[in-house]
Order: sequence, then structure tokens, then C-alpha cells
Amino acid sequence: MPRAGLSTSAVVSAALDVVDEQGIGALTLAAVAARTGVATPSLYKHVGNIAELRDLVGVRVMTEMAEHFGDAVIGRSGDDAVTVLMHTYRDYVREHPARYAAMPTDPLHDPALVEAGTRLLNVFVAVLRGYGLDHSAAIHATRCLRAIGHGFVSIEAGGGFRLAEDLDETYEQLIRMFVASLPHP
Amino acid sequence: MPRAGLSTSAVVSAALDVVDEQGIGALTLAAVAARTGVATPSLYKHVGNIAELRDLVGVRVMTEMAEHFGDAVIGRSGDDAVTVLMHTYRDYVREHPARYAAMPTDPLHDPALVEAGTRLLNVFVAVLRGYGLDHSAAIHATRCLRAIGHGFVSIEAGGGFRLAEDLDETYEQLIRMFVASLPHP
DNA sequence: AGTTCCGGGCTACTATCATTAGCTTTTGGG
DNA sequence: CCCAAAAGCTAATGATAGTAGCCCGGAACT
Repeated sequence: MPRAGLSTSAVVSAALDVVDEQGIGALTLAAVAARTGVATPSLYKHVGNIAELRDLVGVRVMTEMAEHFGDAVIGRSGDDAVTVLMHTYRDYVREHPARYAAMPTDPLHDPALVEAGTRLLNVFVAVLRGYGLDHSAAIHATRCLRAIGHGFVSIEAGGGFRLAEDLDETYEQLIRMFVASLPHP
Repeated sequence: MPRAGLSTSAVVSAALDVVDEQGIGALTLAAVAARTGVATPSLYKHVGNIAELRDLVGVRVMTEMAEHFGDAVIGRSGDDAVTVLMHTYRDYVREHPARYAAMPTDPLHDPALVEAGTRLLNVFVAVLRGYGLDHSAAIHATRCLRAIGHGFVSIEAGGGFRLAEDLDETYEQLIRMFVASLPHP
């Protein structure tokens, strides 16, 4: 019988499929093995253990987000860039809620995780370039933007906003609130 | 030999201790059983299964937060109430990061969860009373406040802000940003 | 073409955990 | 004092992570 022809990358892709289809809680080596048509122990040839697989999934998701967001804001600047970044962020999470939940919430121990996280962070930093913020102010503003985006988007993805009121409007209001706090010439 | 004298509430308390000491990932029936000095299957006399135990822990945490936050803002109003609520929120999560992570992030299926969630939400609603917001505006503002608080606090608890810049200042800035968006006479 | 050898996949096994079944015993109310 | 319900226990099952060690497919090299 022919081989499955797996690789670490293929295993991570299968893991992402499992996450997308059945949620982060269903990400087990058994599920990934079933999906790749291989016995569970065979996966250990490609990933060290399940914690490492989760890290690799996290890296993949963060890298994907960084690229996607970067593409969206390229060629834009100022309020336009901020607004587009936030909308792209929200749209991504609505399309892939489970994937977003697969991002690590604890300190990034693995260097690869740090690297991917930095790339993602840099999109937020870049979008605030051009407002003339000094080093310290830029850091605070970046943190605010992250907090606002992550807060809204994670509550929304978890079904945390339960009233009928239009969510688009709430999000616009948040963005306006942030933009208004930035210096404008 | 005497009985352990457990109860559902005592089991939940032990579960909270496990969470506080070893993190949400260590919350297993085995760990709770060890801590209460009982065999694992005995716990089923008090909780239906581990998913129910997690829900009960979530309810306990949300109830505790609602009470704690409510106490903090009582007798206050306006910007003062908002500011105190946000600081109390942040302080709570810094003191009990694992407990905060034990709050459910998915839709609140259990009615008890909904009830506790509503009590917690009501503190946020209450703090915005007095700004003269109409029904719809109050909902949007409440959502913004939740998003800002949850976003910052969960990133901080996860060690997500890694630069040396003062976090207190970032948080103040976020609060100011929100307060500035509210109508002031 | 034949041979080698390494890596990828497999089976078998262990340990931990959730959960069920069914037995024993404490204990509080008649 | 008795007895039934509640609370605990042991034993067993099934899922999952992880380890050890075997085997074979196929590329590389004569």
C-alpha cells in the first residue's frame, strides 16, 4: 500500500481543518490522524507532541492573519488604514471563529510563536505610523487598538453580544472612538 | 471512617482552588477528587459530568465578579463609576488570572450561566446610567465598555503586552478614550 | 538492475482521565 | 432501633497521549 506522504505542514493543515470543522476542543491527535488516514502514533514522526501541534497551529493562524491584514492595509494610511485593518480583523474572525480561538492566549514560549506574533503586531504598528506619535505614544496607541479589536471580536465570536442591536454600528463606534483619540492635523 | 461531607458547592470551591493553583488546563475530575480526599467517581454524586463542573465554575466566577464590581461602584456615578469599574475589573483579573480564563467563551447554554452573565452585564449597564443615553445608545456604549475591558485585561493576563512601557498608562488612556466618547453636560 | 539504508508508517503497550455499574455504609428521620 | 436515601467505594470500559520497537517503500548509489 502506498504511503500517506505526510509532512509537518500537512499535519498542521489537517489540524486546521479539524479546528475549522469541529472547534478547537476537537483538536486531538486522534482526529488529525483519522483525517490524514494514518494511525495516531505515526503523527509523532512529524510533530513532537500535541502541545507542539497546538503551537504550530497558532503560528499558522497568526502568520495567515498577518499576511491577510497586511494585504488589506497596503497602500493605505491614516484613518483609512486603521478602519480597514479593524474591519478586516473582524471579518477574518467571523469567517474563522474557531481558528481565532486556536491562537495561544498564554505567553509565547516558542520562538516561532514570538516571530509570528511580532509579524502580526507589526501590522498594527504600521497602521499607526504617520500620525506623528513618538515612540512611547505609538506603543500605547498600538496596545489600545489591539485591545479594542481583540475585545470586540472575541466577544462577538463567542456569541457574547446577545441583544438585537446592530453590531456593525457598535464596532463603528469603537473605531471612531479610537480614531478620535489620535492626533489629527 | 467518616464521610467527606461534600456538596456541589464544595466541589465547585475545590475546582476553583485547582484552577487558581494550576491553571484552567489542570481542571480535571481527578484533580478535584484528590483535593477533596475522595475517589473520582464519588464526584458524580454532586456534579453531572466535567462539562457541568466547568459551567458551575463559570457561574461562580461570574457571580463573584458581579458582586465584587457591584460593591466597588455602589454610591458612585458618571466618570467616577466608569473609572472605578474598569480598575476593579483589571485588578480582579490580575489577582485571579486563571479564574478569569475559566469564564466560558462560548454561548451561554445553561440558564444559570445566562443568569450570572446577566448580573455581571448589569453592572456595566448601571455604570452608564446617568449619561442620558437612550436605549440603543446605552447598548452600544455597554458593548464598547465590555470590549475595551475584556480586550485589555485578557491580553494583559495572557502576557500579551511585552514591551516595557507602563501598562497603567495604556489602560488610563483607554478609559479616557471611552469616557470622552460619552455625552457630558 | 541490484543493494543499501533511512525515514515514515504500523502494531503493541502503558498511563491518565471520564464515565458507568453496582455494592457498601453512613446517617438522619420515623 | 430501623431503614431508606444519600454518599462513598471498587471495578471495569473507552478515549486519548505518548513510547518502543518492527517493517517496508523508495530514493540513492553503485
